[in-house]
Amino acid sequence: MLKRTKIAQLLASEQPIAEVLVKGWVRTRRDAKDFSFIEVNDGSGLKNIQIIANNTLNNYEEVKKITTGSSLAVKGALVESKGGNQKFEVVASDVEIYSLAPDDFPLQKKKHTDEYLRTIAHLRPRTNKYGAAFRVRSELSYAIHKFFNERGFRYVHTPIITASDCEGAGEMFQVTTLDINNPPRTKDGKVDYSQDFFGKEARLTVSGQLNGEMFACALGDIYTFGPTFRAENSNTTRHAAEFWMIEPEMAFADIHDDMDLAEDMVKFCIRYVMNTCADDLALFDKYVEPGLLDKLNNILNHGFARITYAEAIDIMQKSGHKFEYKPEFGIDMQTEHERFLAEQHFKRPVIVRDYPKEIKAFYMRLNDDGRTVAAMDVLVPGIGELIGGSQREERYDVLVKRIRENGMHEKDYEWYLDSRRYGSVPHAGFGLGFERMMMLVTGIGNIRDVIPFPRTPKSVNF
RNA sequence: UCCGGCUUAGCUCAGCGGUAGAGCAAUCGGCUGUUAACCGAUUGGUCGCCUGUUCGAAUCAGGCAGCCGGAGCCA
Repeated sequence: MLKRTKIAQLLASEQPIAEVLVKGWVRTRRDAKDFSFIEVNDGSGLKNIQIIANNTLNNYEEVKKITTGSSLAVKGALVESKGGNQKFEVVASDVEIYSLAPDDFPLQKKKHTDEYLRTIAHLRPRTNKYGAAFRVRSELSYAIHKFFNERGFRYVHTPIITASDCEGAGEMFQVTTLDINNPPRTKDGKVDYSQDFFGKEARLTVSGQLNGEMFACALGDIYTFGPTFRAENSNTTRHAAEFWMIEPEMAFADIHDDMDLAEDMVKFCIRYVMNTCADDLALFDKYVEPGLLDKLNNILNHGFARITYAEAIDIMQKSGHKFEYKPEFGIDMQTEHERFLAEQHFKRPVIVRDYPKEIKAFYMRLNDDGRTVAAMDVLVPGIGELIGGSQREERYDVLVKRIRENGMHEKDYEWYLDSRRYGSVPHAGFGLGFERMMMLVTGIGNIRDVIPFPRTPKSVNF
């Protein structure tokens, strides 16, 4: 029995092969005088293989009906192509048609807009651009695991359903089995969650960090990589309701170890994808973001700039640049500020650290100055905030004080506080939006186009 | 959520008060070792939805919805 060979493997062949079996989907068919050219793609790579289907095939009349989108199995010889655009092609000895696509197949042999392709997200991976994007997504995921695994980090599966709302940040999706049209009520008329599945209110996670910290304080270095949910009504090219987040956490580490890890990880992942997805990145460089490869090489070849928040404010104040929101110590950084620093001033990734405590989360470690915390954000040209992280507050008393300052209740964080009661250690970590790294690496400008089936406000299709 | 823009054939768009157009796709035919092939013909539309102005609305006004871009929130 002849086994199927993937097209990427055939095109990488050193020499012709007498008999091969190719399976895939038809991108286009062109008739010549006594034969037909069929371009087939099986998703193994960007490039198609050209099939020569001669009129001597016993089902040639059927072959001439093959349309874009049809599926085939082709047996034949891999030979050097007489045409100029490809090294090899397959001269078919047998063409088996699995299924002919009717003439309403939505993908035409032309460029479609991203907006249109989003309406057929179930078919768009069959296009060059989206096939490339999702191959890169797969390789980039693997790069993440490879990076952490090689450094001795353990992969921890933190829960997706949770009762705590982590940093109190962001709207959350509620998880319930109650009948929302007729929920049980307590005597005072409130919904009686004691009768809900978990016996209390439950939600989808916005971050695995607090759970991750517990495991870092046991296994040492850990990371999470999984889906995360935000019910924010955010309508931007950089936000989705469901996205994937990477959250490493290191015991016995400070803010500087954290920044080193972030920079190493970003560079490792970029380098990995440039090695494994060269064809796909070349397509993005040509059609999606001209200059992409130069940009990525620039990131690899330079250290990330590292400054404090106070220095960042100072740079902006002295820049003479006109900002809509005036840079002053104490303000939360606006998109325009982040873009200025990364794109205009440094022209490479910048890590800003030591933010005023008022604008950052309660768990970030208070610096000795008493007014800033050991938080760091990695700002990247074109993307903005790629990573947000911090050294965690390991001192029990300080942490409790910060919880109270933020109007939160320490009784909700008893299990979290245990890690500071029993063998507390300095530790640090960060969160990275996986889709944002996808956007950085591919040059694709909309988060909806780097997730297979995007979930955004008013949109849960497929 | 706020601000702005868009919504006309399968796709991309033009038309901007007088009753619907182009390119591409599709279909049919021709030509051809082609490269999103080429040439010719044909098919194809309650102009997002509702209300109003007008003799007459794709075109003007109001409302609604969806999409896109920017901002906020953040990853």
